[in-house]
Amino acid sequence: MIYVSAFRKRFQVEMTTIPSSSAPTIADVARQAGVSIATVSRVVNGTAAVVPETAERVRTAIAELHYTPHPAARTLASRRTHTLGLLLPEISGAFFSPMLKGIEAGVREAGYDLLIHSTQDGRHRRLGEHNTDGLLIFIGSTDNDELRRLYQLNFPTVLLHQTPPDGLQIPVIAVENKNGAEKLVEHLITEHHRKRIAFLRGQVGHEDSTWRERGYYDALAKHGIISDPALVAYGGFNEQEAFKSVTQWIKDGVALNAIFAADDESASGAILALRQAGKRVPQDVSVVGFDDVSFSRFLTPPLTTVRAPIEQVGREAVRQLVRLIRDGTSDPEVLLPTELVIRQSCGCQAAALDQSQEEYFSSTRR
Amino acid sequence: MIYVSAFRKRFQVEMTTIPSSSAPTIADVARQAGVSIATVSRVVNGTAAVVPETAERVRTAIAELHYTPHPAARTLASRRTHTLGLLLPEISGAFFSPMLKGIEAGVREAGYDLLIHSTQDGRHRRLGEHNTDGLLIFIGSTDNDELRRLYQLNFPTVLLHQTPPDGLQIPVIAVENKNGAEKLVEHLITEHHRKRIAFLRGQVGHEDSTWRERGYYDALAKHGIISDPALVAYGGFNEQEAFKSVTQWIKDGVALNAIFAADDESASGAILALRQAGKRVPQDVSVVGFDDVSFSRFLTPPLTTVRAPIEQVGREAVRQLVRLIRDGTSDPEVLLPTELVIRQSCGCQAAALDQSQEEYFSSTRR
DNA sequence: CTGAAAGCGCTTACAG
DNA sequence: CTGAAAGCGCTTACAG
Repeated sequence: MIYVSAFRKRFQVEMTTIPSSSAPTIADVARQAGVSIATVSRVVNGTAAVVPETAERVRTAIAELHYTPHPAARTLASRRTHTLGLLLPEISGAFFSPMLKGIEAGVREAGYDLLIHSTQDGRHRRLGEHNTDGLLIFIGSTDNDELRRLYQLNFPTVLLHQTPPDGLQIPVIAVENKNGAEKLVEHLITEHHRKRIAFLRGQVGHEDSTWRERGYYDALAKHGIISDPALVAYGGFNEQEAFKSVTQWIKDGVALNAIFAADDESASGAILALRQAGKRVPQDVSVVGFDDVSFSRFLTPPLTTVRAPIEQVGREAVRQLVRLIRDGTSDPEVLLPTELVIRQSCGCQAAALDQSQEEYFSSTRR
Repeated sequence: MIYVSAFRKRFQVEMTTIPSSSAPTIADVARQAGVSIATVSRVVNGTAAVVPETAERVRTAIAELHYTPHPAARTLASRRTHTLGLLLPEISGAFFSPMLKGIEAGVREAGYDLLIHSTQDGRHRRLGEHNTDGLLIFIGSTDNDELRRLYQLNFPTVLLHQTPPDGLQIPVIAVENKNGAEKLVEHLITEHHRKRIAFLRGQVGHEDSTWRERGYYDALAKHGIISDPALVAYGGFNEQEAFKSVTQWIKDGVALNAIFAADDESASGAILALRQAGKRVPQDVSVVGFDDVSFSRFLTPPLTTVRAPIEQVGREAVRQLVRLIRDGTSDPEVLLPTELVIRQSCGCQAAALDQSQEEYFSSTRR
């Protein structure tokens, strides 16, 4: 039910849609400039040389009539939509928000329009070769059959954070997960002498989670710590699942003195669960995450994590997609670097002002 | 510069774009079903009755050929794009993220596609009558001239958080700002006995800020507190500006024991500035915000604020726009209700677990 | 360098 | 209930 302030809902207007006087077409411009429509098309698109004076007349006519080419007509005639499609499982949230920002900016710079469809139903067909020139696909929004179909069609596609199914050479943009995770866990081991380090997984099959888990095992192995299956549970890349799993560990009396959550959302859930159970973070248990999402520096204590350049992933994905559309080439895989962000949830000391805040405000205080 | 892990950038493939075997058209379907293309069009669109057996033959042909109508051809012939456009000044961030989510969901349910353009240049023309059936416009992304042009064209448009310029009857969806602000400031006065309450404005001309400011004055007046111009400064709806203004107040020795920030972002900046200056929140100074954005419950202390149903604003805007497109009617103004969210930054006591967290996790713990 | 004309894939009066 | 045909507004060989 939608509530409407009674006192403001003063009146209800009928706004009848009168068919607007139709916009000028290429024929109108041609007539006004005294040339053929082919010539108008050529000066609009720069597809062939036109005598300067003629071109000037055309431009004047265009300006006078406020002519804008009709996209659908253009698309139908040229088979190009000038539109890029983005398919993702979820549109809001601290993770997708910056990615969307990077994508939108990249698309705009490249002169395309952006069509967005958010779905978890892999079998949808809302975005594809019929209405876009290329697709950006985030894990979880499209199934392998559709990916295969697009590939066989030779339709320009770029994957985000997801390796293509076997045999399909679709470029992928991701982030240095394993490396970052390894450094983070090593920090826990060498700086804070933690040995009972738990891991909170993301969704099954989510590659970011898989690689982060490998980094976790590698760091343990490197320091001679035997990994304990009891210390690995599901965090689901979300607060509530992480909360549940950590609460369960505590209830089961599992001994642990650190938790590496596969992302910052689950790290937040872990902190909440620990606090709820009367454990101190980081004194009793260190907690670290991954991504360095916007709220991470606000957590109590501020979260030690690994910064993933999410916005850049978006921009780079667009760059590769546009390359694929324009000249059919691309890098098969681009991994963007991650970086350790030490704050206090691992056990490190706070500066007078949290380091990231320091950084954040430095520009305004100089 | 884009960094690429050297060891992973194994090879660079040339993916040549071979023109894909063209998709089946309405003519292919007609041939296969032994009917005219007009009949195919009728069964696809349900625009006229077709004998059941014939319709069945057409449907079979469509299924066999995997036929999908070409959107551009449809648009050109029917003058309808089946696409809604969204214009906003900023695409990421805690505020726009849920709004986008609501809009995307609403658009999908209504069977439209969504074209997004983020810009602060009011004079852009990327989205309009040429490529959409209607526009959702957020304050700051489009100037009054363009609004006027769309209105004169009778082009379906809905405004978000912004009253139309004089004389233009464009529907607007917003939130109960004044009411919410008034209750919030009253809470500071009656529960926490604050009288030196400062206000941190948003951008000039931003109506959310203007209404919140009126609520602030009304609450003061109602309790016989004389408003002091020295207690009103610019917060810019962002952390950094708020940080600067609050720091300046402290430097100037302005006496205050509470700050009402016009949104949660600026509230966060205010808290940081106070802590930086050695003031305790809420013991020395209460801080409250507006919106109840995702990070607000994570602030230290958890932020007392007013919840604005941002996602619902998005859904409702789509609902009105679709109504406008379909039958030319709309409500001139829809105000969604806001609600006080008491946490600890005002001075109220914390429960064992913060109230909103309690709420948040209750479903998983029962 | 320029124009006449075909064609892109649909929808929609119009006639029957 | 169904089909033939015009038309939506462009692009792009083709000819000159």
